[in-house]
Amino acid sequence: MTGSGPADRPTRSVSVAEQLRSAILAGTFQPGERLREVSLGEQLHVSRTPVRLALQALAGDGLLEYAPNRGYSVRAFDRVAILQAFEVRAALEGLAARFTAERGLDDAERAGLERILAEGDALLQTGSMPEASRAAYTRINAAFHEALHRASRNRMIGEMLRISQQVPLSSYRQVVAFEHGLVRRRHDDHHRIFEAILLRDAGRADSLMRDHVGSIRAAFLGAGTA
Amino acid sequence: MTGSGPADRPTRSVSVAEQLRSAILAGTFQPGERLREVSLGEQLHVSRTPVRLALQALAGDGLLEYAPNRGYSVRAFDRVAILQAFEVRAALEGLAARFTAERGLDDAERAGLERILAEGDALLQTGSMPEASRAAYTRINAAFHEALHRASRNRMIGEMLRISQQVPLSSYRQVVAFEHGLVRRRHDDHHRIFEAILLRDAGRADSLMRDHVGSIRAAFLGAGTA
DNA sequence: ACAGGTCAGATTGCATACAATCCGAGCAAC
DNA sequence: GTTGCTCGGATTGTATGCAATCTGACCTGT
Repeated sequence: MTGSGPADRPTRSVSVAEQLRSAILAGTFQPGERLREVSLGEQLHVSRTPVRLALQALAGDGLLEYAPNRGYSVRAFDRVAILQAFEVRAALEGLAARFTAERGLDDAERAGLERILAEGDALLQTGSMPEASRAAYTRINAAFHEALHRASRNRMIGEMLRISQQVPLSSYRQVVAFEHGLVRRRHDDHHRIFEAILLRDAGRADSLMRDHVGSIRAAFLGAGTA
Repeated sequence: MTGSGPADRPTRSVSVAEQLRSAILAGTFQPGERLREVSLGEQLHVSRTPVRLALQALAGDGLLEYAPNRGYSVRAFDRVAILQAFEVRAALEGLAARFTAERGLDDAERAGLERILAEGDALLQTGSMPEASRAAYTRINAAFHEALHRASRNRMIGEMLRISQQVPLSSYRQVVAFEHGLVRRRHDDHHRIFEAILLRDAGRADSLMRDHVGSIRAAFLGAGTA
């Protein structure tokens, strides 16, 4: 939808925004750290103009704070804010699952989800979760959720879920995600959610999805106290 | 919260963004209409630079579409998108009411909400709804909902609700809102929601709020078919 | 020592010039 | 008539210079 023609090469502003977004989510900057336009521009070899636009975009996504004449600084996400983001995400993902179940999947959506689930099955077949497979499962997990967001055919939900994931807990999440049999448990959740959607059981799809996200939240909570 | 010191006079970019936002929500532009930077700059007596930042900000709020090298255009909200926005809003407002009920109100929050409800009572006491009172009730209504969003103490919900209301249905909504006894009905909803929160009945607060928003959606739906 | 004022460097805000890209009119070839 | 090309105005993307504002160090007077 968004990226279509071969000609729309990303502009410098967009490219800078993506690089900064990754850096922020990866924890490259201190929470509250001020981002100076000239310094960023020098590092990325562009002028202040695209940097400014990128900063504005990231502030719109809630990753940065802005104060007039004082510039942009990295937003500090405390434990409470992260837990709140999980709560919101659970509600919205549940809603997306509900809408998808109510409407039903077309052939392409169904095939896409089945393929993603099969990839996960294959990855988990060995019974172990080597370091190398973590990135692969992270990708599969994201693909499953994003496919569902699209299948809900509700653009606003998609936008809001995108924002709810702009929270720098990725490092935490990954630590949590791969312990014990949690990955298998989460993958089973995906299967059950998919089945509920196939059966057009909207209430169950919603409930399963909320519980799914809730269990990730719980894992985060447990890991944080350790 | 945001505006604190007397010195942070709004910058041109922010001011332009606010003016454009109002104009878009008021329906000044055609859906899909392209917004050209120079033309807007001339109308508002600023250069392209602040206009560009404003456009970027509005695109982040979902009011505009952006394509590289092709600029910004007013996003077209069809009937379906507006109904979807109501559905998402209902879920989020319900969640905000739930969290508020779970946590409970402090004295200031309680007093603020009571004052807002009393203002609504006074306005509705006459039994009629003259044209002049419409703006006043619109303000009171917004104040009630925003106070609840703040009271939920969940920043992400607040941000998302802000976005969910950046949908140009205001004209529709107002037409719908003031017919018959609908305003009184909605004000009664507010009282019930407030009571449920005072009683710390989270499930009821959630359910009432979702139904409240749902009834506004239904009114919009009915008005649109006429 | 301390309060307050002043000034200079640093940083953001804005305007403008130039480069890159888009897009449609007009034309040429078939 | 249609297809494809070229070209030029229009529009966006980027860089840069200057103005406005902030920030902190320093100084001065009490």
